[in-house]
Amino acid sequence: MKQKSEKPDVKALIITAAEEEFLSVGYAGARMMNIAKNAGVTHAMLHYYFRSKDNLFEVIFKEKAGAFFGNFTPILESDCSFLEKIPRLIKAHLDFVTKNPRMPLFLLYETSKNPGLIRDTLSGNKHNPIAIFYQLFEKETKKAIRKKEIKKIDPLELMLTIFSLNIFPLLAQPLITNVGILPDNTFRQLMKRRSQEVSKFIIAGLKNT
Amino acid sequence: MKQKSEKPDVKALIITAAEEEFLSVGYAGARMMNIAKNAGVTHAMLHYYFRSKDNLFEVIFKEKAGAFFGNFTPILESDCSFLEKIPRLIKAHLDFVTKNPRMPLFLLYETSKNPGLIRDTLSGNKHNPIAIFYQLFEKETKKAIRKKEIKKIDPLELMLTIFSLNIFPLLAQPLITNVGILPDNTFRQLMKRRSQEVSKFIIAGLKNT
DNA sequence: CTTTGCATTAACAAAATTGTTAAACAATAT
DNA sequence: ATATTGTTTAACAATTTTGTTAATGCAAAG
Repeated sequence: MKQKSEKPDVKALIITAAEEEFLSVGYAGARMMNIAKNAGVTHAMLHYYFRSKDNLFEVIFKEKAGAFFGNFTPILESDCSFLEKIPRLIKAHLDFVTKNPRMPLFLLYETSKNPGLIRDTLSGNKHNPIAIFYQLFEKETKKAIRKKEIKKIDPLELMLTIFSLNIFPLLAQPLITNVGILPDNTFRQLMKRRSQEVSKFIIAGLKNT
Repeated sequence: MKQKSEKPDVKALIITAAEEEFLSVGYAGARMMNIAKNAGVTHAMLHYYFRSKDNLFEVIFKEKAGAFFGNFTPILESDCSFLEKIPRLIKAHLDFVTKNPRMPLFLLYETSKNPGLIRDTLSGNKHNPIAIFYQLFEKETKKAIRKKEIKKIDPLELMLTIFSLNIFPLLAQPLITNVGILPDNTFRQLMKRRSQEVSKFIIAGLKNT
C-alpha cells in the first residue's frame, strides 16, 4: 500500500496549508487548527516545526513579499530601452497579480496592521527584495531621464502610478461585483481590455512633451 | 459633581469605540472586550444594545460604506460642466480619504473577506449609496460623451482610474515608509504634489484627441 | 538486535473570547 | 411611597484557540 520513496515532507505540507489559510483569511482570522487539518497533521506539529503562530506567519509573509517583488528585477536588468521595459514590466506585473489575486491585499493589509513586521523581517536585510527592486527601478528611470528618453518624473511617483492602475481594480473587484454595479464576467472582460490601456496611458505620460 | 443634562448616551459611546476598533484591527482582530473598555462600559452592554459581534460590525460597516460614497453625489449633481466636475470630485475624494486614511482598506478588506456582507446589507437596498453614486457617475459621463465634451470612455474604467490613483498610494504608505525606501515626511510631500498631478493626468486623458 | 535520535500523536492546560443571566440600580409614572 | 420600566453590573458558562508534554512510533546507525 505504501509508496517507495514517497515520504510526505511534513514541513512543506504545513507551509502550503499555512499559505492558503493566511492568504484567505489573514493573520487575525487564521487558525492553527485549520492549517493543521488542511496539512493532514496534528496541530502540535505546527509548533514542533515553527514554534508559534507569529513565527509561522513571519515565514510565509517573508516568502510572499520576496516572491512579489523578486519577479520583476530581471525585466529591469534586460538590455532594451526604458520605453520598451515599461510595457513589459506592466504586463508581467499584471499577469502576476492576476495569477496571485490575493497577494496584494495580503501584503498591504498585514503591513498596515503590523508595520513592525516588515521592518523587522525585511528592512536592514542586505537582500531585501523590495528595496532591491526599487533601487533598480530608480536607477533605470533616472538614466532614461538623463538620456532624454523620457520626460523628468519622480521615479517613486511613476512606480506608484503603475502599481495603482494594475492592482487597485483587483482590490475593488469584490466590492464592485457584489454591490450590483455589474456582473462578474463583465468585470473580467473590462480587466483584459484595461491591461493594454494602462500601458498606453503610462507611456503617453512619459513621452517628452 | 454631576452635570445637568449630561447623560452619557451609551449606545453612541459603543458605536464610537466600535468604529475605532474595527477600523484599526479589522473584524477578525477586533475584540468585544476592547470595545467595551474603550467605551467605558461592561461588555454585556454591547450585547444588550447590539446582540452580537456580527451585528455590531454590520452596523459600523453599513455606516462607513454609506459615508464613503454618499459624500460625492452632491458634486456630480452640481450644474457645472463635466470637465469642471471631475477635478472637484478628485479633490474632494482625496481630501476625504486623507482625513479618513483607514477607511479604504477597511472597506476593501472586509468586503473581500466577506462578500456576503455587502450583498446582504447594501445590494437590493433602494438607498444603496454605492449604486446611487455609480449610476449618477455613469449618467453624467455618458452625457458628457454625447455632448462631445470628452472622448468616448467606459464610465466604470474612468471611475476605477480615479479611485486607483487617489487611494492606492495611501494603501501602500505603510509598506513604502517601513521598507526603508524613503522617510515618512517625504512621502507626505509627495502625496501633496501628487493630488494635482492626478487631476492633470485624468483630464488630459479625457480631452478629445 | 538494540540503541539512539528525530517525528508524531493524543491528551492536557491555560488563556482568551463571545455570549448569557439573575440581580441590582435608577428614573419616571401612578 | 410604590410600581414599573428600561439600564447596568458582576458573575458565570461555553467554546475556541494557542501552546505544552509525556508517551509512542519509526528508521537508521552501531
